[in-house]
Amino acid sequence: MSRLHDELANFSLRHTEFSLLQLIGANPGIKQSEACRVLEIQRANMVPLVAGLEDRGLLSRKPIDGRSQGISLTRSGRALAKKALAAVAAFENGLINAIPKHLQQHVEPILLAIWSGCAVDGDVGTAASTS
Amino acid sequence: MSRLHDELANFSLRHTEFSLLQLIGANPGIKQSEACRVLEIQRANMVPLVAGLEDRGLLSRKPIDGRSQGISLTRSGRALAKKALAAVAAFENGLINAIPKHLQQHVEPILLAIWSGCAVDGDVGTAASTS
DNA sequence: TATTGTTATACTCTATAACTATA
DNA sequence: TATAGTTATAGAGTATAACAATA
Repeated sequence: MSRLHDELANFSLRHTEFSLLQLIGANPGIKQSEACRVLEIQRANMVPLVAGLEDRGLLSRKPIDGRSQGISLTRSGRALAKKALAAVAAFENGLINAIPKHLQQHVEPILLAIWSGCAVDGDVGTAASTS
Repeated sequence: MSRLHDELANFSLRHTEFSLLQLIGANPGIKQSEACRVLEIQRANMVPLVAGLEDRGLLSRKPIDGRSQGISLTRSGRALAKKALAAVAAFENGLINAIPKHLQQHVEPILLAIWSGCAVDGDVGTAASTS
């Protein structure tokens, strides 16, 4: 987590901001409240998060109805989200490559087994595709 | 991490406090500054940590020389450290048991490979036995 | 001069309560 | 009445700077 934090710092992103950008990128127009539920972030904490990314020109808000607002990535938001995702993917590949070849195939099944064991109560799912 | 946090909350311990208790238990009389280096905690942040555990009667301090103090677990500190460790071990066993039997043997080699890949720069080691 | 413990301080993350306005 | 967004606030976790006492 510490090294991932450093990777994201290269893009001036905290890990929560990264997650939010990826979620919005995969779900343009998503409501703040939906993003809160998916990422398990309190509504109150989403406000400065979205405001910060908006101030940086990475996302924009458009009213859906009188109380809801849909958030989408701007052009530069999409560009940053793409670059950051590539960096995170490279980081993860580095981790995988540190594992002996014959064990690499077992990583995903093991992680999925632990994950499903953990998700007994809350259950979040893959979080990327919220229709 | 979230579930482990909840496990430790049953003993009114934060995960940093748990780690410190285990470290002291394995290294009675360790200096605060040594504990800081092993656990990678700032000296300034160790002060309220140790004070809190001392106020709860879990550890005691004895002067080594004019400026250093050795910290050790009290009787109740050892008892709590033991119970908390058992709970954490049980928690970890639960995670392992969620993994299909034929994959369980690969978990430790995979984790060690990732760990040694991560420890390229800082390197902390097992942190339990600091001679 | 370097180390140990300490104080003060600040920033981030997270959590709760309460408010406004809308559905 | 429930929901969406907001504000204020409080508690942890963590970081730096500075200080006194000691090695």
